[in-house]
Amino acid sequence: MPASKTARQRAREDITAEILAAARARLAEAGPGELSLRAVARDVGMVSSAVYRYFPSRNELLTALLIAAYDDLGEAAEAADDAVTDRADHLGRWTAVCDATREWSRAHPHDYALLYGSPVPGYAAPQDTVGPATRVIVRLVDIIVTAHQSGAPSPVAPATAPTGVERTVAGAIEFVQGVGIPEEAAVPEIALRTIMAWTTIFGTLSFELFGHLVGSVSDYDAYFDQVVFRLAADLGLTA
Amino acid sequence: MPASKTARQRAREDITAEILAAARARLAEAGPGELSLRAVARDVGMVSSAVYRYFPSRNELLTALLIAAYDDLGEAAEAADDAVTDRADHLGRWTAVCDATREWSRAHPHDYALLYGSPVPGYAAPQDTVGPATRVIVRLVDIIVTAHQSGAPSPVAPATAPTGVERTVAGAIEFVQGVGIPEEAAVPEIALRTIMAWTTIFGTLSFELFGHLVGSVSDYDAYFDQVVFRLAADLGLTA
DNA sequence: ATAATACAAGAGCACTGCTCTCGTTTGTTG
DNA sequence: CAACAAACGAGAGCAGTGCTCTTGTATTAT
Repeated sequence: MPASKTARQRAREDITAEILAAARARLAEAGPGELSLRAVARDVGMVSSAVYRYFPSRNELLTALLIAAYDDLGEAAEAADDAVTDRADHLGRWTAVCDATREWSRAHPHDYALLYGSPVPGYAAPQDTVGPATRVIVRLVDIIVTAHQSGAPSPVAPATAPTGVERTVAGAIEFVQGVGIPEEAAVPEIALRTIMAWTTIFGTLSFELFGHLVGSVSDYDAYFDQVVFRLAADLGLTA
Repeated sequence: MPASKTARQRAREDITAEILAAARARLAEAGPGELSLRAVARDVGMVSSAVYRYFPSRNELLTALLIAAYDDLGEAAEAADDAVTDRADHLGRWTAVCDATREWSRAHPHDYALLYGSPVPGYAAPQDTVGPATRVIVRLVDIIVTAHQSGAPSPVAPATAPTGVERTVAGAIEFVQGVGIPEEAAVPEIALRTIMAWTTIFGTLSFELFGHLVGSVSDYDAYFDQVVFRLAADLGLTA
């Protein structure tokens, strides 16, 4: 009977969530590699071996944290986009998503490091994580595609650029066509600039959060604004 | 007598280097957080406590590794730049440094993660590391400044961009002026685009090495070429 | 009611960073 | 040259880690 769960099932879900929450809290005080399963167990009032009833290993716990964090970030980005009432204001949507991404990252630096920092050694993110992981870029792609369908000018490659752009971003083109983007909208130069912009956004956040911009950038808020604006401009999005 | 070192001093330097080498080798099989001081000690035929005669803590060892890796990368980048015979070929120099950076990163992914991945928790990189850490960006800045002094067109901000660019990159402007760049060459828009390009390069490498481009980019070599070329173009560097 | 299963607890293993103590070696000074 | 101080390597030990195995109990299904 799937309608009424047994007491044990409910308890299991509750405790699983409780462990996850405790682990996420612990993550804020240490890195993924330092996440102590025993400490998490203590926080929820269990002995360490009992946690293994819920997560077969520390890596499985990390995977669950990874998915939760990706979803949290994706939700924040999507909510920010959805909050833009003028759906034709592509630059506004772009800025909203970028700003929300940065806000979330600054509010959850340890989750950010888990997602976009060094991968935990000896741990390969399983397939379950790719869905949640793509939510931000999917939304960014949607904004860009919509803008160009509405007449935004396509970026042009530098005259002397190497040939064969479409070959380098074949995966991305295939992806957007898979979600129903018409073939003529899948312009390689747009795809390339989109991936570049996406990379720059997260590169900027990594540099900011990991301290590589100390001494170069004086006002992180204003700097990010400038970057986001130029990325949009490079993509043909204007106010 | 500083000329002839005592046997103990020489031994100390040798053993210190030996420990460092062993640690670096170990780093290739685990992450910074998993670097086992005991394992390193075993590799050099010591007992763990003896290592503490040379490095007061595991973090100090990490710092030494950090500096060594930064210097290694910086040296590779500088050598690639120096190898460009036509010093007026600014795009060639730019490409050489970027390519060398990527080559080094792909050859030393664990060192790269140490430098540009998540910072090791509870560990703040000391001041000693900032010098070696800036070698790549210093060389990139040199190329860009030289190019613009030779007449490369300065990038222009989008018409509707937020004002106050110079305020966001004040640190960078101050820095280039400190190394003898004349005031008129310290154009804020150039500085901003330089930091953006720098961020994009390492953002691209992080995304590539950490697996975030899987599915989007089909040919990493060719993609990086395209990115580097566009970054140069955005900065006014042309063939 | 009985049998199967899930569970929490504890002991234990091999490992970690780090500290302390112990003799020994090396370098400096009188 | 002798005496002292500093540096050194080795070992034991502490508190912590991930994880496994066993044991007794509570819950579920038959």
